[in-house]
Amino acid sequence: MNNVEEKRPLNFIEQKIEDDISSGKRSKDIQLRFPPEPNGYLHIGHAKSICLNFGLAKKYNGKCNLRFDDTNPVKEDIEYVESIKEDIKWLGFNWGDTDFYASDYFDQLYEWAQKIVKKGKAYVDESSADEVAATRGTPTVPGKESPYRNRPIEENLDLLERMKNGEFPDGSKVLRAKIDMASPNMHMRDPVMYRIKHAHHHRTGDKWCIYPMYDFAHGQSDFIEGITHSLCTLEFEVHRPLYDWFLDQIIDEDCKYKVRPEQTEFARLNLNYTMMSKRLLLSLVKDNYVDGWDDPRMPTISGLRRRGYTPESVLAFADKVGVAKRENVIDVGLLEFCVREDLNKVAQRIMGVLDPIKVIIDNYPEGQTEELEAVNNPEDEGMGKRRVPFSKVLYIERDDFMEEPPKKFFRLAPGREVRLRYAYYITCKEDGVVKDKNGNITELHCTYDPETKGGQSADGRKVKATLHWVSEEHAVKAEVRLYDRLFLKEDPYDVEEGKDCMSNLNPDSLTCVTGYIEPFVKTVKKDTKFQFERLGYFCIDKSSSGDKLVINRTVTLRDSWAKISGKNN
RNA sequence: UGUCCGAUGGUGUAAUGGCAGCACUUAUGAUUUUGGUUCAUACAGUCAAGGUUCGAGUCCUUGUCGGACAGCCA
Repeated sequence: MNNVEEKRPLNFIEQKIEDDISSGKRSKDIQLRFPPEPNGYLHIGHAKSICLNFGLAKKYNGKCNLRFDDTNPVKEDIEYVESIKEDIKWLGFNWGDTDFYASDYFDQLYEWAQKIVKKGKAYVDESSADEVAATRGTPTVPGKESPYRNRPIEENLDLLERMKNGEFPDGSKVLRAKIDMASPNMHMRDPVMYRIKHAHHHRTGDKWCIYPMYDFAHGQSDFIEGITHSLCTLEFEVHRPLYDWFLDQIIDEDCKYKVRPEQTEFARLNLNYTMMSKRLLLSLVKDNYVDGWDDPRMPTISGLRRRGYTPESVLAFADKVGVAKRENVIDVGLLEFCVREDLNKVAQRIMGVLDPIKVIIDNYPEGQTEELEAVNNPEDEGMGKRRVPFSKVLYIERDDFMEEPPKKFFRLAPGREVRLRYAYYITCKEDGVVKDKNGNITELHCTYDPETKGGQSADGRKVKATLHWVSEEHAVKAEVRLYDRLFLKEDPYDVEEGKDCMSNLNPDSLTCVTGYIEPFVKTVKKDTKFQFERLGYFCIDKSSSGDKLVINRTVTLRDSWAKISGKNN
């Protein structure tokens, strides 16, 4: 059980599993499940749950099922099923040979419903939804019993059958459990088990027109699949007595399923500045605020993937946030740390200039080109080297030059010598700044020292800065999409209630610029992660094709100059 | 004026009655052909009051604060 490499202390769920095994309550065959409803794309919050469930299965040599909780056909779609599978695979988990679906259990569920009716523990209620709501009471006021509550069993059975057969319109009747209308727990006040929905289901088609509610489907689905530990988020805590009540009703000696599941709750993931509700994400997509579910600004797994996050970084994040029962709001900075940490190890270094200023090396021969050697990753020699073309006219980043540099600015300025990475030392001429009629700098005239080829001087003199650059003639143009750190202007957890989230979108969340990139970018594989030195981590967007190159910025580098100079981003 | 759950640095998470630790963030310094990385150092915490105990973050009592629950959603 204890792997030596695992230094992290046990979380409370791991602790529980180990206790359950050592006390003999459970065998060593641990069975978990990840149970998404296919009504939207998975997001980073689901990633936590996926890592938890599949991670636990891996750690304890158990299994983890993928089960679609598809009990509400009007919200669900096959598109979501497919995307969910793809996202889980991308994270590196597999659920064996079978996909499970709550809808596969509809027959069994119906049989159990009949059984509960026969025990006199459920009844068909003909009250309207409004009447049911009105008689349920409030958390502090007991509810009132329905006039249909004491209907004879035979009549209930008949009505239930006719509900199933489609004799009644939507909303006209429900099957309710007969528990306790005065229970302090609202969920025990005769909860609805089945409702009538004449709707097409993405898997069962038109076979059913009554569909089980979550509470009547989830625990039983766990039971059917032999789930030992059923993990869910905190808001289901108050459902647990009901979860257990339904199991109590259906479990007896004749029951062919033997393993009784147990629900354990943990706190969901919240990220500041990030909206995580499926409802809101769906409206961003439907109302075209974003490109789709995989828009790189979305906190969806597919969005993170398209933005250039690696599965390893998401896994590391899920591990670092931990698992506990208290509400939490994680700083997005932690997620960014995780992605930088991984990308720093694996990203291909490339030079690129996003806001160019032209540099002319006056003493470099016209028409001459030479290829200089550059390392692909200073942290990993195994990633090899490449050659970068150099010529008389170059681009450097506009930020890398200041006509009147403040004290702590180390980069290029009139009369100052700096290094062009892998190339030469250059010095900006005192009178080398060329401006247009508006006063904007258009060109810098510089000289280079031929003795410094490769970036080292023979006489050992030092420069305080190294600049990245591209050769104008050789550079590849690309559309570069700069995603701001924040998709939202304000932290939704700080925003007062009722505030419209759509008006909270950060107007600078996406900026498109034309970048100039060294030609090596043309030769890399499409899913390569790379780093434009000093500018951040990038990846090639899926919309690139032919000569059109579109590049997403995954995340910026930590930028200590920005702090010194007070600049953002 | 209900039931359930929770409370440890700015954030997240450990400490199973026995030295309050780790990570992120922040700050400072060293190294550096990326103002990146790496390394070092520093700042900073047990919600409150009482009780049990040789000893309490941990157990008990009371209080305070926060969250969940009133869908024929999951």
